[in-house]
Amino acid sequence: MKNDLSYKDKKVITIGIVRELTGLSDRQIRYYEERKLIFPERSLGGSRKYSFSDVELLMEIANKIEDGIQTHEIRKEMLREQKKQSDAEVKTKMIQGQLNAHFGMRKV
Amino acid sequence: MKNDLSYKDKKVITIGIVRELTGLSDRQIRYYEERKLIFPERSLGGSRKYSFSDVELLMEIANKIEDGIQTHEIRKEMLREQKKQSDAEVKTKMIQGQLNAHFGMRKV
DNA sequence: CGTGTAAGGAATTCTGACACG
DNA sequence: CGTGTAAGGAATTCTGACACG
Repeated sequence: MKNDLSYKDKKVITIGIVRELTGLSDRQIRYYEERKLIFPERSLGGSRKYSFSDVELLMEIANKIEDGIQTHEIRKEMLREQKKQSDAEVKTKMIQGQLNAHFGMRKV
Repeated sequence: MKNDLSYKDKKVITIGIVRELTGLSDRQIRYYEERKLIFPERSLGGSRKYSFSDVELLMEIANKIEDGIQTHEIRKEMLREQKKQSDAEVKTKMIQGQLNAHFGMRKV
């Protein structure tokens, strides 16, 4: 069930390419990182590396900012999303556990 | 039916990352290009850009070279592959055309 | 608050060539 | 043939700061 992160989530794109792909400036891209909206990895030399998912997220962020939403708000939205996700996973596991308790170790 | 090239085929990876991903040296990667086994795109500044498909192909090439196959041979193999592909497509289209001739413009 | 910019330095990439074998 | 390497230059990226508003 655990899908090994595929192409979409691999951090392999340098900031110059992200600039081309999104149309954003480096300044903007780095600023959104400073505001904790995006989390690139780093190469040994210190260059930022992004995934395709990051690229898509950046475009969503840019849209929201154009709509006048502040980075602080966007961050709160994203945290709420993550909490929802996490809660859902917990719930899934609980149900899974109850099923196991009732029906034993069979795969459900 | 024509799938817009997805993440896997987008040329967005610089040679340094390809080096990390494949374990090959830049010299090797550039040499395989010189031998027409791989075809990166270029950024405006002239830097090479590869896709995930390219990365996989590079690893296949590296394996064959380890097995003692020469780049020239590998190239011929690849061309044969492509011809097969192309022939299959032509055949598909011919059959498609015959079906259309018999059954009219309905989508098959 | 979000973004542009000039500044200086460090890491990255490029090409053409020589070397070995 | 396939690959390593030193060479010199150009493009890329990084950080911290000042500016505007």
